[in-house]
Amino acid sequence: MTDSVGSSDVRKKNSGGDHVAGRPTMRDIAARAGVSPMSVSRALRGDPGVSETTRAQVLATVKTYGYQPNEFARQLRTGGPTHVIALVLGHLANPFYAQFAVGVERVAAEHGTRLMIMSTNNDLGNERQVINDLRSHQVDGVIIVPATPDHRHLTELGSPSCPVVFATTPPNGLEASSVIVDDFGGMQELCGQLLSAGHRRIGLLGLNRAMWTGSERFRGYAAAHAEHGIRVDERLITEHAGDSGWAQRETGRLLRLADPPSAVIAANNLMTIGALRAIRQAGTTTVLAGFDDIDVADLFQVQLTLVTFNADQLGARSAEVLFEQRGHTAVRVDQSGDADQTNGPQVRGPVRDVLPTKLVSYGDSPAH
Amino acid sequence: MTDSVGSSDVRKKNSGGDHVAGRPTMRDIAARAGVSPMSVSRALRGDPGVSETTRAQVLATVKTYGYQPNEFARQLRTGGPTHVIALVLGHLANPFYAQFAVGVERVAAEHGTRLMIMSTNNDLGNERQVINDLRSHQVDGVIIVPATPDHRHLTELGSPSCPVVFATTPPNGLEASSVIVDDFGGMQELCGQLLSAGHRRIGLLGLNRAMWTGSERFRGYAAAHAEHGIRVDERLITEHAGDSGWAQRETGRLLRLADPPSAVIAANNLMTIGALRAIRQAGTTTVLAGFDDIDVADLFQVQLTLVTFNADQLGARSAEVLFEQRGHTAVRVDQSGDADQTNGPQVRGPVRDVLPTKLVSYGDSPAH
DNA sequence: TTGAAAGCGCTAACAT
DNA sequence: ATGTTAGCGCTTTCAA
Repeated sequence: MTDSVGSSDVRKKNSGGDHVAGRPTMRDIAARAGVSPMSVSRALRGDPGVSETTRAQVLATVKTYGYQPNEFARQLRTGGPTHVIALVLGHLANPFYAQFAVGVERVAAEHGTRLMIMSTNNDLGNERQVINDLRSHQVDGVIIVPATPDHRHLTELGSPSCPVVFATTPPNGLEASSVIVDDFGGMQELCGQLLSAGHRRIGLLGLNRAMWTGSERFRGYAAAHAEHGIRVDERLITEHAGDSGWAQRETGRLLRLADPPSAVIAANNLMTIGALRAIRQAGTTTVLAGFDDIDVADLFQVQLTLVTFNADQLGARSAEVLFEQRGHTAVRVDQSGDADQTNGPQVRGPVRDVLPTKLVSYGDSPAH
Repeated sequence: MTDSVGSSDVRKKNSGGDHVAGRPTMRDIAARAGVSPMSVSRALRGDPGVSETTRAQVLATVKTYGYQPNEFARQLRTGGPTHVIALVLGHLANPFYAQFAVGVERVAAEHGTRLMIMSTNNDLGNERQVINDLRSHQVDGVIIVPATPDHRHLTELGSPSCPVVFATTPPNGLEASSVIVDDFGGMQELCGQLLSAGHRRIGLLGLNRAMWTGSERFRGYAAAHAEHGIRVDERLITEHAGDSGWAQRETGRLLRLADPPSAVIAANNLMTIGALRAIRQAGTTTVLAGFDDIDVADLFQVQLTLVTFNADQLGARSAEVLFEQRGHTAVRVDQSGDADQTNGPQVRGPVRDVLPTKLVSYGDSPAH
């Protein structure tokens, strides 16, 4: 007499109970507690329509068998949220993304929501596939750090029941909220500081300019030069996807120029690392600066100025915006049944947040 | 004449179509394609029982409306997998965990499965809650990096339909597969190298010894001392959760002892960072060594030996083991209907993999 | 080759 | 306060 729950020996259509025990269902609990499934449902959801006696009885049974309601069956019936959101990003191994994800997850948890993380390895094909997959999984929303400037495949998201928030890059060709960083201002300030310190030839290890961050950070570099009335030598400017190996090679090349730069700016954290390796290898006194914080930069024992911003906060804010969107665009149809275009819930346009950056200097002294 | 799909104006019980468009359902597609939902279902799953004509017609309609089947409705009906697994870990911001997660996600993707990441912040209470949540979300399996040695709350997982794999720490008090690192051997080798180099007083910034990794790494430290016939000075041994701030303070304290250690071993990556800061601050020539790789260690400009292992591979292997478990413990009842205990699929015991470690020396020279 | 019926686990709407 | 019925989106089974 195995008294295990989950075998649903409670009159089930398919033959009598020789299958392996799956998870217990609400009916199992109901049978064990001697009540109807509805009472179990009500008790679990805190519905007032159950007597204290019944509720206690049900909860005890639930505890005994370690029953957990099937969130998706519930969602299917109610049309409510699944309490899962998705985060689509390039590569979790980059400390910036990891920190970003931490912020997202914390806010999600505050909203009783879990996080599905999907890496694209910055490949558009992967991103497309991931997006499709996402929709099958009924997520409540998506936070995306786009891999490319092509966002056409993202138009299928963004329904009121599944809003999208763009992080680090604004949407291109569609309406959606975004939380980005002051890429332009940060780079302008950094580059301006180097120019003020007397540097006249500043190498730029840039990100692909087809991408928002790449183009903005380049604009900042160019604007600073313009302010100082200095013409940019195109040969000092390079662009790439942004990995450290490439940055190291490219920096090496710059340093071997007949007229090498006296300073180099790397447009992201990984490239800063690569550039530092190259400079060490070359043994030059080239001044290094970069975009993105590096939390062990103080240990590099080198003069290094970084444009920093709070990646955790960027993630947290993105998640907050996502939940705000869900809240405000909630489907609501008034009694009369006609689609009111005037007095409905405030149609809030997409949010477009910009986080400030801060220059931080590590090492012997600030770069001036 | 809005010809939008998703409003299910296809004879639906609740009044005729004034609700906002949700996602299109299979019935919507069926209606648009002029076939029954079953034909859509068959066409989408590649079931042979549909004519080419019908299939083409259906797939075209599906494409037109960007329809994606509801994975969870499917799962509910078939009892099949949800194609989502969960990864429960301490804190994604630690590069080790991030790299680990990357490995897990890659293998999961190879199995058409997505990853839900849940951070516990190394808190048992959080871990418990996360585990419960997990079960509601019908994940196909769980990879867990336990926050504490208390695994009692994990017994509810581990059914054949939702196996668990323990990573970095073997299960305590339950049967489950695990993929861990040779903590003992790695630390023994590292410590032995320092002892061979002549160090007689080696500080240990240890992890909490109640935890597997903490205790194993300590054992390695002790074993190396025993091998060299050197008695350990207990005052050089400390233990903690393993953050860099604490390690920095504690290292500072060790260095200020009347008889300070000539070398310090940090039991994880974050503590290595903290210890280095303290040594730099103190200006001593204390030799530093640590457990876990640090990918920018070459930039620290210090003699540093690390016990390394491939975190990505650790994650990948954990995921592989998870999928193996699912495969082999798949519910299978033969035609005759009797539970065969002898000729069924091989009842594979839990896997218990141990990944090797490798000593890597950064900086001027190896520590000997 | 196609469709109709039933039901996965759950809950809204209606009984009682 | 409790139970019954029906159906969320899908697929298995069975009938045509």
